[in-house]
Amino acid sequence: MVRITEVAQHLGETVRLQGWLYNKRSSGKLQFLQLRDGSGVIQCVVFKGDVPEFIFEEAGHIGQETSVWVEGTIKEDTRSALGFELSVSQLGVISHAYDFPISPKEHGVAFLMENRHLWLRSARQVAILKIRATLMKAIRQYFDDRGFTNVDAPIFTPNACEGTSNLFEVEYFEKTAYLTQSGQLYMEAAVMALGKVYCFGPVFRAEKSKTRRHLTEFWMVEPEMAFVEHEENLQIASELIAFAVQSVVQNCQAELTVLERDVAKLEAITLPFPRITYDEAIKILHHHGRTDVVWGDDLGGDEETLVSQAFDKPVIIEKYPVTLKPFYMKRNPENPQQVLNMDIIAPEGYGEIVGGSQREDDLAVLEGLIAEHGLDDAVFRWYLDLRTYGSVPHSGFGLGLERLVAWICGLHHVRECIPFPRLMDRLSP
RNA sequence: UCCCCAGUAGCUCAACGGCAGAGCGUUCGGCUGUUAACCGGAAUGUUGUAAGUUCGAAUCUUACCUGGGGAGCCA
Repeated sequence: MVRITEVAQHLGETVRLQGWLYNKRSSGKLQFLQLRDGSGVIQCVVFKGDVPEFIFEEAGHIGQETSVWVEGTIKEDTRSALGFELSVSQLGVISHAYDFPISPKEHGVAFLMENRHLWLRSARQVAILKIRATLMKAIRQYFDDRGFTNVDAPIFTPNACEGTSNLFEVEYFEKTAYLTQSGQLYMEAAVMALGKVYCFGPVFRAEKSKTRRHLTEFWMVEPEMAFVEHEENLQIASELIAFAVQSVVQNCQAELTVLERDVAKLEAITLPFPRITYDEAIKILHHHGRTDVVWGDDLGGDEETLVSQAFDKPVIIEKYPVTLKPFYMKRNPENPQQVLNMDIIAPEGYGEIVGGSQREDDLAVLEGLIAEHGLDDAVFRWYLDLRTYGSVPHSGFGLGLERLVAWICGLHHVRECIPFPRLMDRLSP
């Protein structure tokens, strides 16, 4: 059996293809069957004079998404979108499909989401899934090639990493457990064993957010590095993004074309990335008339977009006020009002894709911060152990996969960036 | 959680107080090169649910349900 991507190597040969009927047109004694097999789409031409009567008859009665096998000769033909087509000599139905609900016409979001399991078969969704897979592979390759060890963080956790309000509670025998919202604290433990680590898996946030940038279940890659301080942390995050984007540009030309993505904008994503401090971001906002934003305010979606519009690459915003960030971030020794953190904002209004920081590594300081934030000391005992036994400077960050996919694919909403999205009001299919 | 918008044929929508409609899809027929093909015939409805106003409600009012867009929060 031959896959559709490979047909160019079989020019003039008789081959057998298997797949699903994507669309069909006919013209008297000709039937044009668009066959897809997951690797591509090819036009199969059934000419009445070339096949037995019953095959021509059957070809005229198969519905969209019927699974079929076809045998025929691969021919070069410029009238076909692929440049090749299959001249059919034999055809058989594997399983009929009647009234497939998603026709090649426009549909509303609600209907498509309700039929997500079938929507995945469309050319756009196939392209997005392939780009997502390419990004995941590139991200893993980036870390694996640089001496990182992939370590898996637990999904059940006994407590909050960043806050208590946004966690999903689950019954855990006689106790309550929570679904993880970040693997970071566990990576901080693992990094003291392995030096450079990363985890890559789903995380869960019970935020009641209804925006184009939010999912309740999303995938995050979280590297953590020992002996790495703020400056290097920032460089690695930038390098990772540039590497992942260029990997898609090189390997996913066909998919980017299906999505009608402006590839020149992606090709321009090269190092170095622009870098500003939180203080400078506030100045940029004031310069654009947003005088309502004052120092100490967090930057929301609108503010991020406004700042990022000044640049055509991802922009790094660093050194936020301590009051805006979680307890574990290390303070800037040169200015205790600031933490050594960074957010990376994607261009074209896609928002924050990376958040990270150097971690506080001093036991006494960290104990003070936990108390200051009103957190339960006992819960963080094991985390404090990491500062008790051979603490070292270390840093890390988290990168949200779906937002990266949305930006690279040029999609309006993250719900198309994951096979089966979980949203505040949607748990199925 | 708050604010705004929308639910009519399988889908996308029209009808906006007076006969329930179109395109696509489906189905039947036509065409030897179609590119979301085209041409002709046919079938398809508890107008989201419940109540109210009215001679008369898809249309106006109220509540609820479902979905969409945005805010806050975040990756």
